[in-house]
Amino acid sequence: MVGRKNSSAGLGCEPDAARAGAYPNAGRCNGTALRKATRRVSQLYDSVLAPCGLKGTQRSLLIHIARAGTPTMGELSAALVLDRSALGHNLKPLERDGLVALVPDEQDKRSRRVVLTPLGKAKLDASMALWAQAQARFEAVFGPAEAAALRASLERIASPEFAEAFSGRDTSK
Amino acid sequence: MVGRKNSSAGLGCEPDAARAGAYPNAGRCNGTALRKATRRVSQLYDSVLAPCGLKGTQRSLLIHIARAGTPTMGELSAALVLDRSALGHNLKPLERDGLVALVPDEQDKRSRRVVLTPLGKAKLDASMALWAQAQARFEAVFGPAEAAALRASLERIASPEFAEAFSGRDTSK
DNA sequence: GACGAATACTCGCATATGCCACTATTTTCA
DNA sequence: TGAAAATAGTGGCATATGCGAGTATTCGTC
Repeated sequence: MVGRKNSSAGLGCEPDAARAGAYPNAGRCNGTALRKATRRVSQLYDSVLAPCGLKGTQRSLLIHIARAGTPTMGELSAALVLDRSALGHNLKPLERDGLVALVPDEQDKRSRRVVLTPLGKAKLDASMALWAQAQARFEAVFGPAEAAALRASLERIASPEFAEAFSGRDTSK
Repeated sequence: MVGRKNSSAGLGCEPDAARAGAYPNAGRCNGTALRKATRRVSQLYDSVLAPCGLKGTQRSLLIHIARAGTPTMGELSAALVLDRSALGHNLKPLERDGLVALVPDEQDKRSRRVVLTPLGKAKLDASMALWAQAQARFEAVFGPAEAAALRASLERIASPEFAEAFSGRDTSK
């Protein structure tokens, strides 16, 4: 806790050591550690990306679409580890701004496919140098080998295999 | 991309290899890797925590408050790497539900301090076993040594020092 | 061929997050 | 001592995310 000034001053009833001792594992939460680091990196990358008008999250969507061709929403949500209705929500401003279009799948009337528009592609191309700058700064501070190792860990955690193992499901289906 | 069926079929104009080749670094984005892993872990932990009625993000807030005594909102936002107005928003449902209270700082009329209520403490205590279960599952799948190493990396990335180094600011102030 | 199960999405509701303008207060400086 | 700068928070607006109910469609089984 930065700049401790507080807190035994008539409010918290217990001394600091007793409170800290009551929650010994508080600093060990993997979910909390991931969220904090993600907020930090999102804030830093977004400040570098700001001139191109895309947030990191939006750029990530566009890149996945660009690489996949015309993925279905289901494919895209699985690839991004996003709830499908969350993906639907996240695509709306991009569709409104003309960066993507949603078209019905030819074979399956339930499905929609996501298409990057020429404007979306131009916007994505315009973001490349800024993204590369953010990425270079990260790797300069953190180390390129360490950054690659981190991404390997994160990819493993994000994988469907990890989710199945965590939930104790039989993975041999 | 799971289950590739798509996408050269009259929609995407370019062959797969050309598109993938156009964005060679797409899979290397540190921000994207962090967000994907964080979504996965949040989803998994939240499903374990669901019975206690707290989400992982709310539990994280309560734990920080519990450990700190009665931190100011500024202290809490810095500790959690959260924008201060975001923290304000995130505290509202917790205040509404009676888990925390906000009280004016005695010395600084601008500041408010966050207090865990007895109900909040009870809720937090009730979440302990579920959290420990989620945490044990993560470490069983990922490995305890690997999990500790990951948290160390994430803590470094979340640190103010990392942010200063990334932004190229002089850290010797 | 019909029906039930499964799938793909949308919508509504809610939380999570961040930026900016604003107000109130404190701190710093001349 | 007063004014300007800095700080602490709020409110509004927006994006980011997830759950559950609902509709439409497809698939599998009998």
